[in-house]
Amino acid sequence: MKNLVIVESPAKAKTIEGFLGKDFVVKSSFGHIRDLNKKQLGVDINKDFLPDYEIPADKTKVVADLRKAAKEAETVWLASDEDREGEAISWHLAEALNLDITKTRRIVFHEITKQAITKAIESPRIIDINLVNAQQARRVLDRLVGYELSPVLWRKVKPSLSAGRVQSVAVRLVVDREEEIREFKVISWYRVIGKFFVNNDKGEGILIGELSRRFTNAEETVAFLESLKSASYHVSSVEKKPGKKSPAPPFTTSTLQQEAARKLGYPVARTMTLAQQLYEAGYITYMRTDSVNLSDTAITSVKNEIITNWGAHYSQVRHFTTKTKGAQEAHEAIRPTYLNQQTAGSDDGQRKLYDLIWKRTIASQMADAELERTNITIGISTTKKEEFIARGEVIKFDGFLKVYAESTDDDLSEDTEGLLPPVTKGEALKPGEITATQKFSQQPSRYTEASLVKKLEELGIGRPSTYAPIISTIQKREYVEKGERPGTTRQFDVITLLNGKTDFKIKTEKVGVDKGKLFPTDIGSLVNQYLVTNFPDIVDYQFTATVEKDFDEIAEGRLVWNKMISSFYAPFHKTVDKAIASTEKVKGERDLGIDPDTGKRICVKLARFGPIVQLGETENESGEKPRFAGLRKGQSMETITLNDALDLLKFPRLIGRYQDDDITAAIGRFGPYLLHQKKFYSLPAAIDPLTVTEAKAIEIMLAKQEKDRLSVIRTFDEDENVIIKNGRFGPYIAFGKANVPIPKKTDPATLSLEDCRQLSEAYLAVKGKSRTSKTAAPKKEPAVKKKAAPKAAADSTSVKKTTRATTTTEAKPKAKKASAGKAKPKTSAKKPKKA
DNA sequence: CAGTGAGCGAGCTTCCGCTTGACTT
Repeated sequence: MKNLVIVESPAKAKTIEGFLGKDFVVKSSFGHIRDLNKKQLGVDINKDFLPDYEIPADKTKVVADLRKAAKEAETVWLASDEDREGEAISWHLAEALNLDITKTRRIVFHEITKQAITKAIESPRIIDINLVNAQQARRVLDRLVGYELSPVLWRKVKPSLSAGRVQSVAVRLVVDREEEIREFKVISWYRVIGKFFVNNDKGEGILIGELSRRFTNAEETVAFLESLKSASYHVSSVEKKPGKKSPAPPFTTSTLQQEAARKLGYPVARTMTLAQQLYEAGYITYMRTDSVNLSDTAITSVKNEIITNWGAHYSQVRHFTTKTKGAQEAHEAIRPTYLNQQTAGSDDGQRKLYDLIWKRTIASQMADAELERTNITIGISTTKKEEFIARGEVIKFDGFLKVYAESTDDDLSEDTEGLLPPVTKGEALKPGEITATQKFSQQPSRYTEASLVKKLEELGIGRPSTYAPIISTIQKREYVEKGERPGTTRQFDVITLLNGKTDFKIKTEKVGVDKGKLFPTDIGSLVNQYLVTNFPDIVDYQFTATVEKDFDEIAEGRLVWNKMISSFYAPFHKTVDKAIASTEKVKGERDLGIDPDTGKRICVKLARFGPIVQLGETENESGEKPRFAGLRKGQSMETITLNDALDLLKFPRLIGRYQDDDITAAIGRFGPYLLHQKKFYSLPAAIDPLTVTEAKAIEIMLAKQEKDRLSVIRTFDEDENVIIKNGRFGPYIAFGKANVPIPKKTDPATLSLEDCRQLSEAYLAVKGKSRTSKTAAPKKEPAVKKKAAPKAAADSTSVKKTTRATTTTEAKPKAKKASAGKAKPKTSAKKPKKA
C-alpha cells in the first residue's frame, strides 16, 4: 500500500476512495480517537495543565486498525475537517499512530469532488499546532468547568447533577424566560377597525381600515365611537409602493432543525436522525454544518433545475455568506446531492424532510418575489386628528415564493392583507360596522427545542454536532421538560357602531395555552439560581463568546494556550473552593403561610425525592413530626400557593366504603390513585381526587377489575402464581412478579403449566445474564446479584481487547453504559441489608 | 408502580465535540 488517507466519516471515505485510484486506501477515524481520561480530572493542574489523553474503549478497534494500515503505508495523509476540532483529530492521529511528522501530510478540501481532492493532494501542509492548541484549550477549559462545577452541585443540591459551559447557559435561557413570563405585566388597548363600502364606476368592494389611534380605556373608546355617529368618510389618499422579498439561504443544521420543527413538527433529535439516514443513503450533503455556502457545481445544477421547471426569469444565482462568527467553510450547506431528484427517502419522515431541503435549496437560487403595497387613508369628516388606514399587499411576481416560504416562530397573522378595491382620491365611502376590540400585549413565548437552538447559535454557544445532544441533555438531567399549560380564559370588550347605534359586549377568549414548549423544572430553577449567584461569570451569556476570542488568539499564535487556561483557572478554582466552604445546602425553601386549622407553618422545599410541602417544623419541643406531601405534576415550587398546599395535605382522604372496607384516595409518584383492599386503582386525569365520589370510585374499581379479568387467557389450579395474560404487547406469562413474553408462533391458550415454567425460567436466565435487570433478579440475595452482573459483562468484553504497548494509556472497556446508567436507582434496594 | 421527606458516610455521579452503530422498547 502506497498511500493511506484518513478522513473523519466513513461515508466520506467511501466517496473519496472512488476518486483516488489504486494507490490510495481511504479509512475513517469516526471522529475523535482520543479524549481526556474520563475517570479523573484528566488535566494535571501542577504541570501547566498537561492533558492526560487516552483512547476510549469504543475507539480501540478503530485505532488498532488504523495503526496497522499506517504501518503498511508509505505516506499517510490526514484529511480531517478544516477546523479546530479537525486539526486536533489529525494531531491525535499522528500521536496515536506514531507517525513521523516529516512524512505525514495534512490536507483539506472544501468539497467532495475529484477535482478538489486531487488539488488538495497536490498541496499538502503540516499540522497547524496553533490550531491544535486552541482545541486543547477549548477541551481543557470545558473539562475544568464541568468537572469542578458538577461536584459542587452534588454537595450542595443533589447527587449526579451536572453543569457545564454550554448546558448551564441553555438551562439559564429557559429559566430566565419563565421568569420574564411570570413578571410580565399585561397592558391592554382598544383597536378600532372600520368597514367601508366602495361603489364607483369600477365596481363594488369593501375596504377594511384600522384607526390611526389606539385608545387606552373603554370610556375614551365609547366617546370616540359616539362622535362618529354623524360622520361621513372619504378617500383622502392612495399610495402605492413596490416591495420585494428575498429567499432565505440554504439550510444549516440549526435552520433545518427550526424549519423542520415549525413546518413538520419534528423534535430536533428526529430531524437529525432522518437527516443522517438521508445522508447515508447519499441523498443529501452532510447534515452537521454551519455553512450556507453552496458549491459551484451545486449552484449550476440548481439553476438548471429552476430553468427547466419554471423558466429563466425565475432563476437568480446567489452566493450566501455565513454570518455565524467562527464558522468554517469546511462544509457546504445542507442540500440535495442531486438537485434533479425531487423526492427521496424510504419512509414518510425522510421524504418530508428531503422535500423541505430540496425546496429550500431551490428557492435560495430563485428570483425575488415582487410585491405592490397599497395604503389607502380614509378621512373622517368629524375629526382631523384621526383617520382610518387600509393596507393591501399584492404579489406581482411570485419568484421564490412559488416553491418555498420560510416560517416564523410567532405566527401573528391576524389580518390577511390582500387585494384592495380600486378607489380614487376624494371618493366618498359608506361606512359599515366600526368595531373597537380590546387587545392585550402578549407575554414572551417559551422556547421550543428549535427556538432554543436558534438562540444558542446566536450566542455562539454549541456547535452543529452538539445542538441536538444539548437539548436532550438538559431534559435528561431533568433541568427542563417539555410541558403544557392549559391556559386561562380572559374577558375582553367589544364595542361596535352600526347604523348610528353603539353596542357594548363582553366576550371571553382562551389565552396562554402552551404545548410542547420547554419549561424549567424545580431542580433546573434551583441549580440555575445557585450557579447565577455563585458562578456568575461561567453562566454569563457572553462567557463562550469571550473565551472564543482567546481561542482565536491561540489559533493565530498570539497567545499560549496553557497561559490562557491558567489565568482562567486561578480565579475560577478559588470561587469553587469558596462556594464549597461558604454556601449552605440548597433547598429552595419558601414559606407559604399558616395552616388555618393547626396554626402551624406551611412551606415548600426540595427534599430527597423531589419538591414537597411541609406542615409544621422538622424539629420542635413536643417531638411532633411534620406532615409532608409531594407536589403534583405541573405544580412548581415557585408558583405553588397556600391553597394548593392545603389541598395536597388533605391526602390520603376517605372516599367511602365498599365490601366493608375503606376506599381512600391518595397521590403517589405516578399520580392520584384509589386504594381498596390493598389494591391500587389509578385515577384518570379527568377525575379530581379531591372531589371524587364513592359511586364514581366504585365504578372505576369495577371497570379495572373487569379489564383485568378480560385480559386473563388462562389460569392453573395447581399454581396460582402462573397466569397467561393478554397485554399491550401481546400475550405473556405473569410468572410471579415477572412478565415473560410468549413467542409469536405459539398459541398461548395451548401452553401447559410446565411449558410456562420452562419458558419463564429460560427467559429469566437469559435476561439476568444480559443486563442488570430490576425485574428479572429474584428478590433473594439482591446484593450478590446486582454486583455480579456488571462484572460478568465487563469480563466478557475485555477478552476481546487487544493489548498493546503504547505511549498513551488505553481505557479498559467497561460494562456497557446501558446497564450502568439507565436504571434509576431504587432507593429501597440501596439500603444495605444486614444478614 | 403507588415508601419516603433523616442519615452513618461506601462508592458513584460530571464536561464538550467529533463520528457511527449497538442497544432496548
